[in-house]
Amino acid sequence: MDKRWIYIGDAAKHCGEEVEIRGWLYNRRRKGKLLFLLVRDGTGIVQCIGDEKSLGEEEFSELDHLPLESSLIVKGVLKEEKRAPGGFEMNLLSAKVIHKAEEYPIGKKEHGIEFLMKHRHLWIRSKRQVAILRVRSRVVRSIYDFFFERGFVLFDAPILTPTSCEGTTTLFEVNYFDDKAYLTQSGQLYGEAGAMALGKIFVFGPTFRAEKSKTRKHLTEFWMVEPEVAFADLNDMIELGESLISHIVREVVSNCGEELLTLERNIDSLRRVEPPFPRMKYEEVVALLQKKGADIKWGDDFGAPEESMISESFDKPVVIHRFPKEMKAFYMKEDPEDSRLALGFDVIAPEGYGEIIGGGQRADDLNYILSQIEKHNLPQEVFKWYLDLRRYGSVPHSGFGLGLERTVAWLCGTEHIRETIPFPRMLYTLYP
RNA sequence: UCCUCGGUAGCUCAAUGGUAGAGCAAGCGGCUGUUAACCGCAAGGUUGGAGGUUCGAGCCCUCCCCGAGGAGCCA
Repeated sequence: MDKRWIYIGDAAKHCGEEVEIRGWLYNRRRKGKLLFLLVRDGTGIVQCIGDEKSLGEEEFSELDHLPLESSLIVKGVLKEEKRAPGGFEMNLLSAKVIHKAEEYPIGKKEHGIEFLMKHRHLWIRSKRQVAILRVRSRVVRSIYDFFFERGFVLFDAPILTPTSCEGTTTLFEVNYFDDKAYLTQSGQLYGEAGAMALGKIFVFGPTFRAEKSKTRKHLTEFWMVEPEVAFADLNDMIELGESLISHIVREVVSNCGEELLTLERNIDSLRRVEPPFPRMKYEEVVALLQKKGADIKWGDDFGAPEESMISESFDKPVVIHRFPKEMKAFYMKEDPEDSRLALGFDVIAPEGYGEIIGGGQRADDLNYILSQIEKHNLPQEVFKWYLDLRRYGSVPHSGFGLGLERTVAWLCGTEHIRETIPFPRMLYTLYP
């Protein structure tokens, strides 16, 4: 594209030049015969100054009454200006209104969350939401970079599936011609087939869970990246998970400085995130929690308060591994050194943002899996294709899933996960 | 699904059982360096819905609807 107009994000490169900017009116103020327009274009906000003399009485008056979020094309000379928000300012030569907006519902003062969620399609224009969505985009990019640089192959798992992956969680059911289908709640089983075909793969896409969860950490539609590696063991996966998280954090810290500033995110705590992370066996965590006074015993899962207690004890993400078998899915490999345990691991994010990774080594023995399917009361027929993977060249293999939105929530320091995806889907929230 | 809190002007919130009010936005006017600008004027209401108690209900009672926070489950 030619340079018919510039983006505010590139303002520094065009200081002193006469340029054109295309965007929307973010805010305006008037001081007598001086007009201050804040124009945003998605890459930033620039203050434009017009006076009645150079704009003419008619244009000045039109701009003075222009509703917020009207679209416009402004032309003028860019200069550095300490008094202007963003550090740059444009002396207006002309301002052409493309569309005069109706009265904009989102005002400059605070709004309640119900109102904002109903106007999510407009809310995403505000400064803070733009920053979060830019961080999300950078996190996604850093995930692709990480796996492609390491020779992984992107392997797309289906979204419509004949059945559940784990059987326990609630599924969204959809009509599939004369049959029923379900929205995927994990690409993992398909990822395992991919790893047997391509060696090391990653699945990256949306997943769906019809859980009636109503917390700041849950969405019914969320994105997950799930690597799966043939011949890798639990330890390899923990190391891969540590590297992935560290890579994401480094990329965000070095490329999203402006956004993190807007979000008032403390960057020092993010800079500390380098491998190795603290690692604890499940039983060690139970002992730690008991010492801290939690009412928990071997065999219990960690609830939200326990998770917070764990993350408060460290200033990095924490790896917890070797959980009781009963707590984990049927496809987990048993610990050869302790048959009560499964070779699974979780990574708990710092500052109470919860579990961001869950994974482990997969069971590779056909008879063991068959016994686990029976134990978990799952229908064997639907796993027929999956069991084939243990019939034709079964190998040790491992993988994990990293939740995108929880990771973004942690990096941005957001109060609630609903702000980390453009249009969140939650219990009772399907609009807009 | 359970527990707790809430629903009053377009928005954010006030209002001992006794005349429904403020700030912001929108409208009009003033101001040549504003920073969620400021100042002035005027306007804005079926108090979520249905029923009940009372001389009198935004407020008390019953049911319903909607939302938020938390729990369990999970990424």
